Amino acid sequence: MKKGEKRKQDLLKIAYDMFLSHGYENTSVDEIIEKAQIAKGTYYHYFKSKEQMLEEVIEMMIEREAEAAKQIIEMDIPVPQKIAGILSSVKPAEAEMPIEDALFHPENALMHNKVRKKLIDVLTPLLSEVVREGTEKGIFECDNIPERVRMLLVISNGTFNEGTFSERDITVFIDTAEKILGAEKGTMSFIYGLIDKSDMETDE
Amino acid sequence: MKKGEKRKQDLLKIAYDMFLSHGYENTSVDEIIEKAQIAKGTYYHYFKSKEQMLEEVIEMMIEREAEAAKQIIEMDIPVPQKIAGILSSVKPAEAEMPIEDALFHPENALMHNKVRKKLIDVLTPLLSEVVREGTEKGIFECDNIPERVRMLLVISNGTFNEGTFSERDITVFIDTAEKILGAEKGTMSFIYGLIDKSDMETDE
Amino acid sequence: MKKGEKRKQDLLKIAYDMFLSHGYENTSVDEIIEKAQIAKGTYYHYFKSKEQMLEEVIEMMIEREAEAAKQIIEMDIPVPQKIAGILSSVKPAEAEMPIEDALFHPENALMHNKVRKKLIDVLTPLLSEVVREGTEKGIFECDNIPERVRMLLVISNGTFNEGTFSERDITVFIDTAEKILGAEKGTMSFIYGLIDKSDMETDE
Amino acid sequence: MKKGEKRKQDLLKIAYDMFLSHGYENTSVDEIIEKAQIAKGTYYHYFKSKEQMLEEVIEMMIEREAEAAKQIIEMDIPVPQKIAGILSSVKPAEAEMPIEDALFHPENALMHNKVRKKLIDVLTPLLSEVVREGTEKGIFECDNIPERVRMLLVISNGTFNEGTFSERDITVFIDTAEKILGAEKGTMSFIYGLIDKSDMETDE
DNA sequence: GATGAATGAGTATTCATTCAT
DNA sequence: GATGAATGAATACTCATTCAT
Repeated sequence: MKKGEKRKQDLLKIAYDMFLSHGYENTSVDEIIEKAQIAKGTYYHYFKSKEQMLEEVIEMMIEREAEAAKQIIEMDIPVPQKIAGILSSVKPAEAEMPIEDALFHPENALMHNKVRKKLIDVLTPLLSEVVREGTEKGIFECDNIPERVRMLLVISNGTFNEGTFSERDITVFIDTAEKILGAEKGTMSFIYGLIDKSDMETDE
Repeated sequence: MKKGEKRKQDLLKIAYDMFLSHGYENTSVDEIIEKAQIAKGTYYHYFKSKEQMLEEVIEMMIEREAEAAKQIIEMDIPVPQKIAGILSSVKPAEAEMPIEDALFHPENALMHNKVRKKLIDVLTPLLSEVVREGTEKGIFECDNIPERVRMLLVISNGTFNEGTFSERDITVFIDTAEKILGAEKGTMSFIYGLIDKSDMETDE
Repeated sequence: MKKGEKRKQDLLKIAYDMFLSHGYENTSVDEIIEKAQIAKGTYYHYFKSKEQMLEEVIEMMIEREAEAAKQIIEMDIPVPQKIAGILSSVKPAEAEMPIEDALFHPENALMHNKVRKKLIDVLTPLLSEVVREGTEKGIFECDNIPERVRMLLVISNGTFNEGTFSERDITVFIDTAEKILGAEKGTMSFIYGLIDKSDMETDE
Repeated sequence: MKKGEKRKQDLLKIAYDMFLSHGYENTSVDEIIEKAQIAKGTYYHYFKSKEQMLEEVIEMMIEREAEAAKQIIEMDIPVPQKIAGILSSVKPAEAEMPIEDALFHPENALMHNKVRKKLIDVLTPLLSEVVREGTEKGIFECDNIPERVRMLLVISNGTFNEGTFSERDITVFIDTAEKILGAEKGTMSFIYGLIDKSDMETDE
């Protein structure tokens, strides 16, 4: 890695944190270079514009998520577990929560949207492969796999990533997932234990 | 309606158009008052801030959509038709497309997100009522109706409102909808004819 | 005159001085507002852009010059004197010299050029009228008056407004002017006394 | 010519083109080195500053023009033809027009002015020599030759180099030229055929 | 109710130049 | 000779908001 490349990565990491915690629009180039302790010119030496930097930051995030998904796929675990693992990677991992939480603040709408869309695009083929594996093993029975997978990702994202959700949401999600993939009832129920319930509403 | 109230409504309508066509962030107060032919002071006489105006604009949009949904509910048509009608109101009606199209440009992310979320919140109870009616008539068979309904809205929005979709997406959507609500196969297949296929990819 | 109009005139006057003494490109908006003791926003309340302000400043200069020329035309003096008077208004009046001098620094090229061109365009018809008066009185004898007048203005400007000139330049200019207009030798020789010789090189 | 010298000439040529087509002020060092495929440091190895480079570019242009003038002088053609040839070299040759055209855009004011002034300074003695040759042959009859010559150059430049001109402008120019140099009527009328009339307005 | 002059902190971006390697 | 990372002052312009009239 060249000298300049290293610094660029550092800059991306700094911006990544700042974009997440304050939103892209609310993070000024001045603030970034101040935190990075570099000159204005240095910033523009590495990035053509602030927007181009955003693209690179997003790419970086997507790559991370995709990488995690690929690792799950290669693990020696039952197919349903793989699916659950990847589905939960659409939503921020528990560990990262504090920072990623910012992704749902309205000020992050732009970045949030871009990431969500791209992430679904990237994960769909990976997850489809897993589902196909499942159909071969007789665990699932369905056609139009990529469309079904995309739908699962959309549901997972739309249900668990936007504000709060209830225990019933999980139950319904599991039921729906099984039906969408043509699995036997109960196949995916273990998912219940995986959901980060810190965001969950308690029934009143 | 008082004279002042009338003017406020006009302002909201103007802002609504501008927010949609250029995005909230890219529409300045200056541009709004220029189009409305009023003075700066007048604007701030009616709205505490630009953000407050956004809230009112969004409220206005939601009310419209909710109103449309209520009318559908009261129509004398089969339950599945009602559901399809409301589901398709999550997505812009064909007629409005040109203007609402702007809703999916990244620059509208903020407004788009706010509207989407609120709309789902507003439509969920309305649609739930319809579904319950369906269960009583034996058309559907399911529990946790509000959660299931919300999931349908999330899917509909996530599938048909974000860029392009294919014929298979519709097929899978119909299949999933039937399963989520516990309907017999074919119950909802008429939906296929309702989808605005101008956004649809053709299979190659 | 409205309140705002007065302030705009003040701003133009301030900018006029600064553009002349430091050049348009070298005068920043910051410097202008600092000198005018107004806020950034106030500046842009009156002028759409810095360039638009330049246009207005130039217009202001042109109007001044044209006004002076018109006054000369209406004076009750011999025609040749009128011509000499207007010709010398292409070049800065002696009194204004210290400030206008800046017009010939390279940094003022842009403004200088714009002013020169427009001034010639504005003065040509005025001066043409005077020359026509002269032909009627038998002082001049020539056709294509506007073209000849423009040529005189071009010469006057090109000779006396760009750096230094010698006594001989004046002599030749007078001779040429007489010939261009078809005047008798000596008709215009009084011009010699009008030229501001502070810019004149001494013969060595 | 050393290797380094060659590269410098290439750089000058690239800059020359860029300055002409976009203006000196609007051409950044970054753009120059990008086009020249060299590094920042290399640029500053050859030129102390951007301004110094401009001087060298201008010098280059002047030398070209002067060289052309000298060749005309040494040609075996009548004196009036020589004069016409040199006069027309103050203005861009037809062939070069497309590129030099940029010289009259306001953004090029600085460079335009510098070139014009220097060119007149350089051509004055050359043309004066030719005129003196003419007086010896009895074609012209005048004193103060350098001043008269300079005036001709000023007129030629001011009339034909700044935007458009009409047929009458040419007629008047020829008449004036003859009178300035003390030539017989008709001596210079052949000039009419030399003017690039693509810039000429048509009489209506 | 209505006006519009005034504010000033904030923004992204440019660019000629330096210098250690 | 040649590189390109680093600099940082400078720039024009935006915009939501206030307030005296």
